[in-house]
Amino acid sequence: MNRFKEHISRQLAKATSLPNADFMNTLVIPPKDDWGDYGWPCFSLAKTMRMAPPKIASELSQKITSDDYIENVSSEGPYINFTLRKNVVIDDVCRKIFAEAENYGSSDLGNGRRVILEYSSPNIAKPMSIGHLRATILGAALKRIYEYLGYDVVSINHLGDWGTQFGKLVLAYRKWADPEAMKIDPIKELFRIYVQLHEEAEQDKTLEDEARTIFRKLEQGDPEIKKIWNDFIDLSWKEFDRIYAILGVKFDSVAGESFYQDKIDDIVKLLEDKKLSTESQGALIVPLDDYKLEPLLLKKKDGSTLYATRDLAAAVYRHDEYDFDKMIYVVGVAQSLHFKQFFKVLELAGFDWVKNCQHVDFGWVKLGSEMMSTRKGNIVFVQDVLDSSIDKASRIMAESKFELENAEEISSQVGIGAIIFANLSVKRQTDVSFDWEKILDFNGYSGPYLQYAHARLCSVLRKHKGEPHVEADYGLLDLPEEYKLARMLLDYPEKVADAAAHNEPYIISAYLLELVGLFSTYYQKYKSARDKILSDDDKLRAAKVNLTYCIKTVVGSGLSLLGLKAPEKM
RNA sequence: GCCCCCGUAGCUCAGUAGGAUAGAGCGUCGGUUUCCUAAACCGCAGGCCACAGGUUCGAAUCCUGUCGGGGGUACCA
Repeated sequence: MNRFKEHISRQLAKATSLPNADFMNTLVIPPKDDWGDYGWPCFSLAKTMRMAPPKIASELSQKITSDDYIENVSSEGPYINFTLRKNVVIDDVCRKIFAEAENYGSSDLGNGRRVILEYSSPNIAKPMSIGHLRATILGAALKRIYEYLGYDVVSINHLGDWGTQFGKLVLAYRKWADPEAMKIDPIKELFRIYVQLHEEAEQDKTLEDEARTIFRKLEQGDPEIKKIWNDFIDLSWKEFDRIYAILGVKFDSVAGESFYQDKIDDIVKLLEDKKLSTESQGALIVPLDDYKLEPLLLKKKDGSTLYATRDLAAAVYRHDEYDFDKMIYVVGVAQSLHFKQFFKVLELAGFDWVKNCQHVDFGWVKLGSEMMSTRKGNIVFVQDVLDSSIDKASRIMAESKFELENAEEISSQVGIGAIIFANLSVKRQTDVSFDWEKILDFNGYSGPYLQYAHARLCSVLRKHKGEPHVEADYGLLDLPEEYKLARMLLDYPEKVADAAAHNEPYIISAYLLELVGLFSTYYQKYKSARDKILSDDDKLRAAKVNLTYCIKTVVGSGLSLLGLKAPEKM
């Protein structure tokens, strides 16, 4: 992937006479820049060579000579360090980026293999929570990353549109819904009565039974209940459509839980035939004691289904329908046990493709130190978050010295960018506290920081006038930051692949922050007529402009993978 | 009770298929705009990587235990 690393690995293989050893993945980055670009620790050879690591490093460094790529080989204690020819690296990476432009970093790694990505999956008749927002942003980023790597991605929104919660909602709706409030803001009114139901159910346990009865009737097709349910779905879509449009998220399929209703019997029967299910306390379960797991519940004692049943039916259906190579569920960490149980049952049922299914979990979004809970009513509304952020961006923009004709569009891009980036800048398993001040802080390492740097890159290129052309004397670029920037650009394809391998878009986020931070330093450090990017030396200027163009290209590519717009002015 | 995750700077987080001196941002303090966008940049300060053992050439990273926090654990999703 990185021809310089490949080259060094080959040299090491030759020098050690170990053609099959994996040097590629054991190369490290020396802690000091002037020690070299890559280093290799020699400890692993100490036993077989019966020699002290520093001695090995020293001998190997003399065996490997400089060549077209390698400028110098040295040893530093037990490490053998390689310094690359700087002009070759810069020349190489710039030409590659010019050739591939906005496709730099993409590949055919996936080779058309099909990946199913399930994400977002909000609940009908409830306001979309920040947790669902995180799932949506994360899933959408993964979809773009996998596609960039040549996978055939099918994104599925597994809508929470079925289950006992609808019994509760219909019950609460009949009891307390205010028709006026339902006209003004139906989702908030439904949310209000849903919370009320949970509060009253604490005192009055019969409410839960009533709710279960209503859901059972819904499952049996009661027309009146079904109509209310359908109305709820329509109301919800008005909100979802708006949010998805703002975020630029689309799905290939929106088969919700209810979609699998007529496919449940088959899977239940299959599990019965395979003698996997059994009756217990009136419910139908699959015992998993042998695997140290809690049993998976297929049916409640009243015969109605549970989400695990629907997940089983969904998985089988999707395999038949899409013949996937891999299926990824982007769902919160709270459901880890559920996925373990449900994957285990698929395995026991003989579906060996379950080994290609993966729960890609993510941490909680907490409100202060509290868990957000729709039932308890302590949640933050996605719409409010997006609106506040856009508003903040437009206030900052109003103070800008730039007069932008499309200021509204840009503040929207920046405000939304801040929210998206806040969700993608930490490892997905990390819990995050929702903090208004932080999420609306556009200073420091944030989405707007990246977008701002991109705008500045564009601004320089605009002032240069004339299109950058690949031919330039890159050897003229002799500032240390210029070489470091080129080195970082070289790493981009590897970072994209890593992000997919770990299902961690933050790998790209962290990379972009580092790249852009380095550029900002470079940009502000060199201001003299000769050293600045738009240098008064034409030849030097051509090379600097080209490097700038390459950085802009990579930043633009990374931002679009994450789902942020990259405005050219802001 | 059992299972899973987490504990790194005042705060929020990186660094964990073991590698050379543990890094950012925010916050504090102090600098930088007749100069390619100051939503920026530079500098100062800030650490017993929860604690105790172990594994080995080497541990923030792997193992065991303790303490602390969170989540899950049969008719919610």
